[in-house]
Amino acid sequence: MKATIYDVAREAGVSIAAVSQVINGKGKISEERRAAIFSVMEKLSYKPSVIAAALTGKKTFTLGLLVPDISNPFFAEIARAVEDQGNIHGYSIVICSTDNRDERGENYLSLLEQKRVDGIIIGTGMGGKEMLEKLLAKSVPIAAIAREMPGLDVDTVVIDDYEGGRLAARHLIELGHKRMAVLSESAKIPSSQERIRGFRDELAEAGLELPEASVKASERDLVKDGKRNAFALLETGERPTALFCCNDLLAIGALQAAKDLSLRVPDEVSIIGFDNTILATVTDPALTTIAQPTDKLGQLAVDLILGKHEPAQPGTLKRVVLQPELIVRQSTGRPF
Amino acid sequence: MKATIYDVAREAGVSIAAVSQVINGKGKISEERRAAIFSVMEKLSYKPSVIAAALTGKKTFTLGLLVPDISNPFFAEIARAVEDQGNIHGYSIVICSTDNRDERGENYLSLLEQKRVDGIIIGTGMGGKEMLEKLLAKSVPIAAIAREMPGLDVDTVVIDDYEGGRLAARHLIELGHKRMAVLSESAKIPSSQERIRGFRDELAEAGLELPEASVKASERDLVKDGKRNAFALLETGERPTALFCCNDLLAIGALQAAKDLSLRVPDEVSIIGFDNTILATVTDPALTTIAQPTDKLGQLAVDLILGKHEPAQPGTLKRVVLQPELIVRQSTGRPF
DNA sequence: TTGAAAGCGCTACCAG
DNA sequence: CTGGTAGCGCTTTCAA
Repeated sequence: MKATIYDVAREAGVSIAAVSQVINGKGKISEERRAAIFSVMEKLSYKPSVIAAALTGKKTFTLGLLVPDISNPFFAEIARAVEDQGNIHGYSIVICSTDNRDERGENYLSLLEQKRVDGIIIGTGMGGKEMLEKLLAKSVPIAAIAREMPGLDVDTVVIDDYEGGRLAARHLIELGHKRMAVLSESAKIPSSQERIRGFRDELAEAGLELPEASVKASERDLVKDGKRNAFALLETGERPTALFCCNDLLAIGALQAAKDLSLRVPDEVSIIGFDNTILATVTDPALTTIAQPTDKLGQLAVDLILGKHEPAQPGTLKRVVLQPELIVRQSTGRPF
Repeated sequence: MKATIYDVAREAGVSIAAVSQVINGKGKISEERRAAIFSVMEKLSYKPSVIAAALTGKKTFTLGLLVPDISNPFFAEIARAVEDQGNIHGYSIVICSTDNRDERGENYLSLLEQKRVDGIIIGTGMGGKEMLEKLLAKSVPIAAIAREMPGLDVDTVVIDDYEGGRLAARHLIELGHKRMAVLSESAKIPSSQERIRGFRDELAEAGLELPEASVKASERDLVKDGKRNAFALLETGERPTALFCCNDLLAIGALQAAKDLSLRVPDEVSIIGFDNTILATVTDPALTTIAQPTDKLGQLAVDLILGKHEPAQPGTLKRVVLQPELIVRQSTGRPF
């Protein structure tokens, strides 16, 4: 049904070796032969099998991408960036949503290994590192994106979360806020911790404090949990005048809580998010947020995996830290 | 570096055929041998190569998914559903964002063919059908999801767009609206046309009319174009009291336009979207919208491709139409 | 039950 | 330049 290299060879009256040469543009083939073979390939609409080529030691031209959930806009955007950059180099992307569950992650890793992907980009927490270490040992290229993989020797491209936290704090301080609180993701996530640390440090420099009780973590359904936590924070007598949310989903929850409490945003409470997903542009008021350059993140991750990054010094530049950016919209303002 | 079937065979003192039997649970192998082989596989942490297996005629356990843009929340949700259902059957999903560009679609199709995917799910418009027909001829299973592929003999799972349009109209009519307008996607998209047709028919039954001039199509950046078009519609003297938007992105544009014009939603203008993406829950006011059951769509598409659908009558039930559902939130209300 | 052997489609080495 | 050939890792007869 499908044409193989043999069909082409037969039809062109040459050996399969010749055809292979033509396909890969290697070896020496006379121009006429090459042209003849080309036209036969065309005629048979022959497409070399990536599978067969891969078996002989060549690449599979497939990359795996692990994220918590592809339906989360932030990761969808990352995926798009990874896809585009991969595509440039002829790679396809296999998506793997882990829901942050270790077993799902392990499963996918194992599957990807069996499929001999040329590299794996990880943007999700991985509980058990053994599997990863095994893969590394088998020299499957692995890169972390938008997530640190502490204790693992993998290429990494992240943003400066600490600085992101500081940016948020600085913006709020400049607006004149004194009493602030934080909505964070699961405390286990390193990037959340860093963001909070940055936020807190910046506050400290301004002589402000961020009590532990003012930091609330959400685990599962970020919008809903965020809303609940924001509610708790905003109900207190000495309510904060500004909320720093470790991602846009949480900020949306906060927005909803404020609304339920009939608190005007930003007049009565300022809210700042993180990630700058499409969601931030869609809320009302639109969210002030800290932007992650998703395109760049995706690009670099792919380049690192593909070893295209060509470090300035031929050392092992394995870590890229991008700078976050403050995007001011309408959800932040001067305190009441 | 990586264990092969030969390693296992040698280590276990059996032939590779025996190992293969064990892997596939076929043939007759004595219990002890089987157990022995299993333990060796374990010890060597041996994983059969999907690539090699595929070459011998077995499946690749990979499915391609074509969508306009994975970073569009609606398609991200579809992707997640497809991924989950595929996963259940051991399949991985390769994402392909076409941006609705025919050449990109063709490219991906060609790539997927070379990779011998076991099926392709298409959720995007495809200009040139030749490539698809070729694939079909080569008996690559293809299914359309959330999109009709007119003139092509492919399995299809869609929602009843016409009914979706009627639902929207009925809701608005029941609220008492008389003068309505529509924001649609590119007129070339069949599902948009159907939605409008349904909307218009329902209006007609209520003795209401929808003039052509009240239907505005947006092509590229849906939020922005939608905003612009909504602006134009709402500025007119006899402005409509309700806007039916063919997807949530457009509805968001409409919301923004209303805001810019200082029109209160839903008091002064009602807005209804389509798709029920996460975006609809996040706007303020939250969007009344027509829900597509993305989970079911994804599930069914995968099942169709995998031939797991087992039709009631062993005929060729190749077309599944799901029902849309009206989700009432806060963006619709009685006219002023 | 078990294993030898013939491919699957393609690459790469090597002799002509 | 060109083609024969030995694999790549696995499945599947077919004999033994």
